[in-house]
Order: sequence, then structure tokens, then C-alpha cells
Amino acid sequence: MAATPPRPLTLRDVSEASGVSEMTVSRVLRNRGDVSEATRAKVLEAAKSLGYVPNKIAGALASQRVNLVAVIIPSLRNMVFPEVMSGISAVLEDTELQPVVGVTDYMPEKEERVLYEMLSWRPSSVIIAGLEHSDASRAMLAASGIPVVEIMDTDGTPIDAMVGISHRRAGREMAQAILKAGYTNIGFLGTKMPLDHRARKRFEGFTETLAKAGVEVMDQEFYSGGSALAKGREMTQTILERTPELDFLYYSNDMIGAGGLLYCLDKGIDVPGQIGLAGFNGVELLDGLPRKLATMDAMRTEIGRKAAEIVAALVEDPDAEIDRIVELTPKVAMGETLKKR
Amino acid sequence: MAATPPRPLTLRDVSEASGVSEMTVSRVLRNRGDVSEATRAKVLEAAKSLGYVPNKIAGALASQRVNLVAVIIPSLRNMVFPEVMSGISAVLEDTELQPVVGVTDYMPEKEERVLYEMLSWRPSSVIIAGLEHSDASRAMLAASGIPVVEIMDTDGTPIDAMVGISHRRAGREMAQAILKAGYTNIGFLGTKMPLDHRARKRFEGFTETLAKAGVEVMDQEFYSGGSALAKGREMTQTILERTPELDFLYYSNDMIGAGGLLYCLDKGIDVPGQIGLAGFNGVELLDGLPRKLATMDAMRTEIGRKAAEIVAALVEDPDAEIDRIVELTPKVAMGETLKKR
DNA sequence: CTGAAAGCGCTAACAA
DNA sequence: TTGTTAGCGCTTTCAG
Repeated sequence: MAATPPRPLTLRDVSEASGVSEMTVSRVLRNRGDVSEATRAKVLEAAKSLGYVPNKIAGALASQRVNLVAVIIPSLRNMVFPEVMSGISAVLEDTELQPVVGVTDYMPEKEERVLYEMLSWRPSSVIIAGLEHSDASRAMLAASGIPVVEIMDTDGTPIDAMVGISHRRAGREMAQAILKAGYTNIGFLGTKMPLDHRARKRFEGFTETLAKAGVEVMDQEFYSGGSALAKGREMTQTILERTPELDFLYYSNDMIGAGGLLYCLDKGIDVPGQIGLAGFNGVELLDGLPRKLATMDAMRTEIGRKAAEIVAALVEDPDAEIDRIVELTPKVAMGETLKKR
Repeated sequence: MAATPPRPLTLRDVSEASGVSEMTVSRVLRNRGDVSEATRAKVLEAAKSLGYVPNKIAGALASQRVNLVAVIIPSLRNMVFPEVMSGISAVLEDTELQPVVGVTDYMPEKEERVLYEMLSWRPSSVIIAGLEHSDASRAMLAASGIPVVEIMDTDGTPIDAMVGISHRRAGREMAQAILKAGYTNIGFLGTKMPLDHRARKRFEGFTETLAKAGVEVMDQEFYSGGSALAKGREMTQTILERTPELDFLYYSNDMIGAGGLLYCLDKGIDVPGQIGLAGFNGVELLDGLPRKLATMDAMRTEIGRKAAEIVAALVEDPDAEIDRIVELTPKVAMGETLKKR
């Protein structure tokens, strides 16, 4: 056995090993154009035995085509985004396209860097979370000349296309459900995240609807970092001790809501009789809690699928006539922590 | 304003706009070589105003260098892997290197495809979960000529380098802790995953140590799919109804363990008096449960960090003298579901 | 069905 | 400090 060549193999190596021109080897390896069964077999055999892996960098440069879709999301640790990714992957799996993830950690400057980095690989398209971006980011996206799908949120104007839910509306609908159930002393618990625009919009929609009914949020509590479940417990304790009159707690996500629920159950508080609870997201993860938390599905997987479908269509045909604005409409899931009436 | 050029900008455009040669523009944009402050400013100005984004494909082809690290993991939906990713990102952030994720869905054939795809972009290095790969995958990795770090598991022989914990040992140590606490009627609950080698190894270590003490696993229960918390509940009910003598339940992950815990508390079972419980992973997510589950930290973030450090060192200098085998040693966290004595 | 020539956009290496 | 010349490994295009 010869020493492993330090130089990566090239088409030329396969060409020499098989006695077929580079061009024809390339054809075989890409299944393009007509090649006789005989040469085809020879080439495949040579490529395999050499362990040849094509160089996509050279291929992409020559063909001016890159089968990558840049997916830019705030975090992987928030279950929401891996679920969006599943939706995207599931759809792209049936195409030539491949998702490549970039993470921004909820920071606009990092988003800008990641975006620049990804665009410099000339992806076929971009899927990016949110509608709020720095001017530079928007400029890059607009100038890229490729399809751009902004996801998660539809409260705003997309650069090119968007798929998501209206978080304002989500907030409004939850407020309606809560008011309808007869709760009026309402507290809000959320993340200390000025940059979480979607949470902000939900809160705005929420307070707007309450205001129309003459109700104001009675108390609020925010957290950052740490285990959401534990934080949910702590915050709930804090807010209830500070404002015992509260009869409903609206959490900005299900994890802290679950923590709150566990706290209330621990304390023997009657949920939803004495206090009602609701979260947001509809995470399957929590099925199995002692009581099912009221929530609202953020339709994560569906958003991923839809976005990927748009991307696939647009990459195939940039002039495809498709809806570039897709607003999905989640419903309140009453669970068992919101009174029925 | 002129119509947006459909053709992406090239170095040449910046060169013409700034009246500086392409080569010098390239130098400025990469901060390489000496360039006078005057030309530098001119170039930067031109690049910015045009909105030029360099083409890394061409750059990589010309320089034969790609600053990407391929990270290949089974799933993003299992919290374990996003945490490993954090560790990797945190370390690579201080380097030129960039992680790119590929997901295998726990399927060897998909691993092979993903690996092939990623290697065809000629990354500087590969970080891949597990020590078990198809022959083809191993061959590709070995032939790639780049540093390969296998992570999570150290029970086996790496292709090049490995960072992880010994899952056999983890199983043995948990068994010891359980025996020491005086439990003898032990049940095992896990995932129905023939391909989860690490869970398998834990189980092997576990039974091995029990056997030495003349103890056998009394009953087992497996699941697949669905919400782990809910499944944990169901499985626990099933196994306890089938084998009421059980006095300890060892779960292959914390989520199902948490489900089991909630079930037991619901039923008024004395934990850890009547029945002891333990999981695996040490997920922070669960802090905030009514009782702290006994578990064993899989050291996910640390594994990511270490792997990234090795990669960074080896990319910098392929002959760097570093440990290529790093076994981290987690400890049993007794929590509140394992008797003390 | 197969091959030869001419780049893709950039950078290494060398010259000025 | 700046510019010129050759490719990087592949695919497009055009000939056979």
C-alpha cells in the first residue's frame, strides 16, 4: 500500500486512473449528459477505489451555482429554532438544496457578521429569523440578489418574502381568552430581552387588548439567563408575594410558565381556579407536566416547511408566482390552566 | 440610481471604483501585507459604497484554505448537541475558524452522505459525534488528510483524536452508587435505539457492575418518539404495574427520568425512600423540578470546548504536540432521588 | 458519446 | 508599497 498522498485527489487523478478524460469523469460523477455504460462503470470504479471526493469549491466557482441555503437564527438552545430547522430540512431533503446554519445569539452585530460570512459563500438563498435587522444587514440582503425569506414574524414589511405568525395578534388573542375567562388581575412574566422583538410584539398586542377592556397589567417580572424552569418558579414566587391579588399570570414562554405551574402546585394554589396561567410556544417537550399549560402554538415546524418551500420554488425559478407573504394563524390552546366558561 | 446589477460584484469592480489594482484591493480586504493608509481608505470606501461582499469560493480555491470546521452530530432536537455546539462556538469564536453543522438523524447512511457533502467543501477539520461509523465514513475521514476529532465517547479507538467521557464507566459508577445506597430491585428505562451506542455502553457498564454484585436488572422498558416527559410517565407506570417490587429506576436520559419523577410524585410514591430514580445527562433545563433528579453530567459544553481547542491547535500546526485522547470524568450527582447513606 | 479549450474570482509568488 | 502573472479544480461551451 502506497503512502497516503498528502495532496487531496482531483478529477485528474480519477481521469488518469480510469483512462477517461476529466470532462467525461465530471459528467459521470454529476450524472450529466450521456455517457456510455462502459465508461461510466470504469469511472465510478476508479473514483470509488481512490476514495475521490469532488471539490465543490472548484465546482461552484466554475458553475456559478451553490446548493446552499443560509439559515440564520438567534440560537440553537431555544427549542424553537431546532424545530424550525426540522421543518426546513424536511423540505429541502427532497431537493438539491442544503441548509447551513448561522447563529446570531440575538445580537444584531453578530447577525451582521454571520450574514456577511454566509453571503460570501454565495448561497442560493437566505432564510433569516425576524424582520428587524441592522441597516447594513438589510442592505446586504437586498443587494445579494438571491431569494430572502424572513421567518417567525409577520408584523412588518419583508425585504423579499416572509413566513410566520403575527405576534401582536397572538398577544391580542391570548388577552381575549383570559378576559373572557373572567380574569382581571393580570401579571406578565418574561425575558429581559430588549432585542426579542417577537416577545415585545406579543406583549404590545396583549396590553392593547386589555386596555380596550379597561384592564391594565397589574405587575411584571423579568429574568435573564439560567434554567427557565427554575426561573419560572422564582419569578412566580416573587411576583405573587409582591402582588397577591394577581389572578392570572401570562408568561412569555412555556418553560417559565411550566416553572410557574410547578410552583403554584407546590404551594397548593388552585390552578386555574385561584390563579390562571398561560405561556407561549406550544412546546411538545412539556407534555407530561401534572397539568397542561394554556399556550399558543408558534407553528415552528410549519414555518420552517413553508419557508423552505418558498426557497425551493424561487431557486428553481426566480420568477415563480408564489405568495411571498405567508401568515399562519395559531389558536389559543386552553390547556388546563385557564378557566373554561 | 442605476438599476441593480444582476451580476454579483467582484474584486474588479472595487478595483475600478477605487483606481487600485485588484491585488491591492484584495490585500486591503484581507488585512494582508503592507498597504498605505491612503489606498487602504480609498479601497474600503469603494468596497463599502458598492456593497461588495468577497467571494469566498474563489478565495478558497485560490488559497487552498477554508476556514470551516465541519461538525457532524445526530440531532439538534436533543438538547445535548446544541450544548456541545455552544462549547465549540465559544472556542472557535476567538479564531478564524467557523463551525458548520451537519445532522445525521442517528442514521449511519445519512452520516455518510452528510460527511461526503461536507468534505466536498474541503473544511479545515471535522468534529464528529461518536466512534461508530460506517467503513466508508471512516475511510473518507482517514483519507481526508485533515484533523478529525470524534466526540462524546471514549470507549473505543479514534481515527485521529477523541474527546468525551467513558459511557461504560458512567454506567458502572451509577450502578455502584445505586448498590451502595442499598437498592437491589433495579429497572432500566431507555430509548428503543439500537444505534444509540452511548446509551448501549452505559447500559453495558451498568449491568456489568450489577452482575459483579450478583444483581440483575429486574425489568426493562423502552420507548421511541413523542414527548420524553410524557413517555417517562407512561413507561414508569407500565414498568411499575408490571413489576411492583422494583425499588430503583435507571433512565437513559434525564427527560424521561423527570417524567418518571413526576409520575411517582403524582402517585404519592416516596422518592427516594420507596423508589429511587436516576437519569443521565445533567440537563440544566430540569432545574426547577419538585425534586432534583440524580444524574450524571455528560460534560457536553466541556467536550465541545476541548474538541474545538484541539481542532484550533491542529489547524494552526498539524504537528502540534497535544493530547489526542481526552477523557473527561463526570461524577454522579446524587440529587434528591437517590438515598444517601 | 467524448474531448479540448477557456475561464469562474480570487490569491501566491514574484517583480518592480 | 504596489502591480503582474499564473494558476487553484472544476464546468461551460463548442468541436469532433
